[in-house]
Amino acid sequence: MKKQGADILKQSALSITASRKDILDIFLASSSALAHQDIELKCSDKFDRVTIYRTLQTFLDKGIIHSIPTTENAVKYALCKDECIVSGHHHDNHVHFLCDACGITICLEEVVVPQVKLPKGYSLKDINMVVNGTCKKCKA
Amino acid sequence: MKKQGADILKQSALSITASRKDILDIFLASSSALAHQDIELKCSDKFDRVTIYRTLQTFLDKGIIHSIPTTENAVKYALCKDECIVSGHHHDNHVHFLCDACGITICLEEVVVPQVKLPKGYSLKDINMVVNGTCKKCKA
DNA sequence: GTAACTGCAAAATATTTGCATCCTT
DNA sequence: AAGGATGCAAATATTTTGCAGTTAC
Repeated sequence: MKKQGADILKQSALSITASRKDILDIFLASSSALAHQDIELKCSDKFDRVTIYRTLQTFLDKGIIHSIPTTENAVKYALCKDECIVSGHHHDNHVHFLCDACGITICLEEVVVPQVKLPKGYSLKDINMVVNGTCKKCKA
Repeated sequence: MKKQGADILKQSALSITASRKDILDIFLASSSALAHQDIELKCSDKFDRVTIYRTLQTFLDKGIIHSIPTTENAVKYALCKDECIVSGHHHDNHVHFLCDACGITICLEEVVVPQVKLPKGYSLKDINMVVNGTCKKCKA
């Protein structure tokens, strides 16, 4: 059986409410990362804008979703994989892809972020890699 | 002699105005990347907020600065190196570092972004790599 | 002198907060 | 029943746009 929003909420010990379920289901049904506004549109005014803000923040706090900073000043969100929520600390080690043509942002789960060596004195905690280019569909 | 804001403006064929000079000089004097708000504060109300928006946009268009998306929803800007402005297309190939402790964002010019192999069908144009951790100064 | 740049006002948009009410457990 | 979540209103912050006056060349 397919994973449902409700399952994720149980796992994270969050109370199960309509908005949380719906928003998670939207993420589960989407193959790409979503901006706040995308979610708002997909909810078709079912929930208050403020509720969406708070819900996304809750999901971030619980490690259910991660944020992907894009150059265009728009942060997008995507579901984390299960392994990602280990010990309350994120383990997103995949590359994100941002299509310049259609604007879609997707997680390339199969592409692992390469390690880098930092100059002396810097400690590394997390690496974020966003690749720009043209996606499969937009390729001429 | 040290490079001045005015020199950069000449190079980019932009007219030399007080706000552009001052903002460039702020970048030249700063060792870290700056958010819109940082610049506003450093200008100490000398220029209108709107002018700063427009000036930053102009610099982005001309390839004088590049934007660095950070996870905290705040885009920061930093000067590009000369080699970066080749043929109107950016060539930022260095890693950016974001300190979790003090929030500073800096360009690690000496750390080159490693290449990655994308899945079939994706074309690569640009890679953006932001590393989180603790910077030299904040290291306990 | 002319085109481009700036400041001001205002609109449009985005985000946060407080509080009363409703829902989940 | 109690604590948490939601919706609404409103405060705050951010970004964009239009226009008239000013400045750079």
